[in-house]
Amino acid sequence: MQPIRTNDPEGTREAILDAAKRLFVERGFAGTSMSEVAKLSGVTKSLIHHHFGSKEKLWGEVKARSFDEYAALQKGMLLTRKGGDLSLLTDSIKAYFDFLKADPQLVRMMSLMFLDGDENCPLAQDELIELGTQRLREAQSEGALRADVDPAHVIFIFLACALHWFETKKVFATSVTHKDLDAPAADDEFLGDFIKIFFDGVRPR
Amino acid sequence: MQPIRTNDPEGTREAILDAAKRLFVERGFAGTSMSEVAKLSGVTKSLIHHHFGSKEKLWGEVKARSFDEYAALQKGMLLTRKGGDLSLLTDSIKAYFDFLKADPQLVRMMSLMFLDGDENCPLAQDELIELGTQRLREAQSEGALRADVDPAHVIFIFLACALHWFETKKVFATSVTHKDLDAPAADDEFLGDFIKIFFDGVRPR
DNA sequence: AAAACTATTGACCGATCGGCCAATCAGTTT
DNA sequence: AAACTGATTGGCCGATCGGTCAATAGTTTT
Repeated sequence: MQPIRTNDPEGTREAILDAAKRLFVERGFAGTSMSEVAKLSGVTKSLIHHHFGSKEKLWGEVKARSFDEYAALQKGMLLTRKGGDLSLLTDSIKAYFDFLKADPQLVRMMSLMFLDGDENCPLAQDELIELGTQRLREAQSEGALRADVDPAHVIFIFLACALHWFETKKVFATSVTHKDLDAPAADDEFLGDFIKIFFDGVRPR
Repeated sequence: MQPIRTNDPEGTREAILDAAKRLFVERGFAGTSMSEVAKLSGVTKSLIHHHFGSKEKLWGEVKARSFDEYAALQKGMLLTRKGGDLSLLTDSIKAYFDFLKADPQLVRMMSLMFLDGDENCPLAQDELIELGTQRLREAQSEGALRADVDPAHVIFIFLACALHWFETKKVFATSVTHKDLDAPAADDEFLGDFIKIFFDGVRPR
């Protein structure tokens, strides 16, 4: 076959990145072959090497994209204006939770980055965490948040529960909640219970 | 070289399983080759196939072992006798937390099993969770635990925070807590804050 | 219009993959 | 003592791995 010009190399790059992300997320880095990425994206292996150089670099670009996506999400949550009233955080937390629910690929990608111990992964970014701790420190001095805990730990607890829920709910929901497996209601019920416990536990005393 | 009789096939099996566990945990299933397992365990590839049949079956045995280890741990925590006083749970929680801290391999193995969506992974075991929810339901009827939340969610929140802490603390601690990276004190400080928030949030009201 | 550039292909490379097989030898059974 | 069983080895297999390279053909630059 002759080489066909798409006249849209950027579009080709995107197609490759999409296919790579899907496969990497499903099967992991080592579990994915360049041939599979090539087949799924409809181009040849050689072209992928032309655009990205190596499998590792492709993986790096895929991770960087997912990181940007996640960073925007988390930043959005932590930036929300909450004047003295901590319960205003509820909406941002719900939004964050719903976003993770709607994007399972993102959740799996986070798990993979944690396993890699990637320095670029969200929790490792000072900027992302500092953002939230500053807000919470204000809340502490305003008396809206209990002052005897480290704000970073408060953020961590929420992030851990949200991420871990979507990482494991597939396997958790089947055994514990005896409702429908695919029930989206299960998500909301967990979020509700978490908010109850979290905000009561975090209240100044 | 002539085949050397160890006269201890069980010991050989163990050596293979240990090496396999170490490599699988470090690099994942697809990222580990049989040759590497063979080299690390000091036997030949062929012998591994003789004992375990295939790479998948070896992986299965490694997972099963880790599952048993973890199940015993979680069962131990959930079984602890707590007569009406919920705070007695603190000791079991600390023990569970310390155990995870002492066994990083186990934590990574859990992450891998979650990613696999393995049906055998602990959260999926009705027995393990039912055990805890029954206890917590007793606590609810005794008025020791708030009654407006699902006991399964209470357990989940604790497990999520403990597991996620050790999954991500390597990368989390470097950016947020400006103390020593290897500080074991960071673990205790997080556990302390978590217990404060968790038990206050979970108190009957 | 000639030259340079680049997106794209198919053929090919050595290395490594998981796995198989025959041979060897120690211990056990007959 | 002969036969059998099972632990262990090294050699080998076809398939696939990530990656390279020359060729081709549109596009842009000169």
